[in-house]
Amino acid sequence: MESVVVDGNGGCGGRVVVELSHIKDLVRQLEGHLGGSQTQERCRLLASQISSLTERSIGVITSYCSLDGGGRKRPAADAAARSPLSDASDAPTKKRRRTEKVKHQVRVSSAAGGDVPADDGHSWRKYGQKEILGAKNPRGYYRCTHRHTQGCAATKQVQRADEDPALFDVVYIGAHTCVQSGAAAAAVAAAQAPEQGAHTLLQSLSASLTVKTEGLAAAPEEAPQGWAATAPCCPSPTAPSGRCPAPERSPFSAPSTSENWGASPATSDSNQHAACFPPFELVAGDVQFEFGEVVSALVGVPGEFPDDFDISSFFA
DNA sequence: GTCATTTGACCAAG
DNA sequence: CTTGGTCAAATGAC
Repeated sequence: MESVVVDGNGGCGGRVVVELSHIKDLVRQLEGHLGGSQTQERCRLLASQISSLTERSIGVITSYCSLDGGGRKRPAADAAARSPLSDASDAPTKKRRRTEKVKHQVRVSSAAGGDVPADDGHSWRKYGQKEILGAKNPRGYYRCTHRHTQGCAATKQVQRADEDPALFDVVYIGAHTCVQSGAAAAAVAAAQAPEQGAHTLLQSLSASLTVKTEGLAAAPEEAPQGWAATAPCCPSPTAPSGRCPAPERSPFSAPSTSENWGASPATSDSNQHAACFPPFELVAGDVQFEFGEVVSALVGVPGEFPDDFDISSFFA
């Protein structure tokens, strides 16, 4: 898989990074043990996507941490953030520009060392590219593929980092309102043919996250504006458009229902598995949401969560 | 033929 | 006028 940037910032999500790396290793092991049957092929695909998502998580965390407290040194990103957002009214115009929308920015590694960022679970269609003043690399403009079919207004801007060609600055603008998620869909498909190996993986995965990410609630009081700290994106079928609250919690704060996360040991009870989501919150993007979906679907209870679990707030 | 990408032009904001 | 963001025709890939 592609490179992952991991800094040595142990005080800011470093442990999360370690654990996510562990998860990634587990997924690789799972992939290695899988055979070639059709059912297994599904799990193979799922494992691959989990791995991808995990890597993204690592990238997001390290991106956030590297920026926290250290000031922002992102010319292109600043330029994007600098752009004033106006036109808050919904008056329809032929060309709506600079619409007031939620924006959040992450830095991700390239996909397989290629020229595009790692897959984020959504399908995007490129609609423009622009040379940006002061930036070495052009910025690509993408919108959700389901813009026309489902009216999804989510867009993103992708720009290769000046200082490291292997990294991309991705600015997500607006939340997905479309009912689609590649990773989630694959997870649901896998859930329809669950496999013991997947269960085993999940158990390990859940335990790892649950236990070792505790104590990360200590987070910067104030995240850099324009970066992911407060930017919600809810690309979830279970989180309808416009329903994403604007949380003021820190990026790694535990959800209010954190007590529901940790106590579930490995058992065959799928509901208990579903309650094993990691007790940390990463607000930078939709990474964790998708990860949660994958985990939920894997254990055979797609879309089912504890009664007191508000998924939209969790991933907001 | 369909769909995604490329690319120059256009528009709004500063 | 400059710049960033979007549109839409042209082009390419499948």
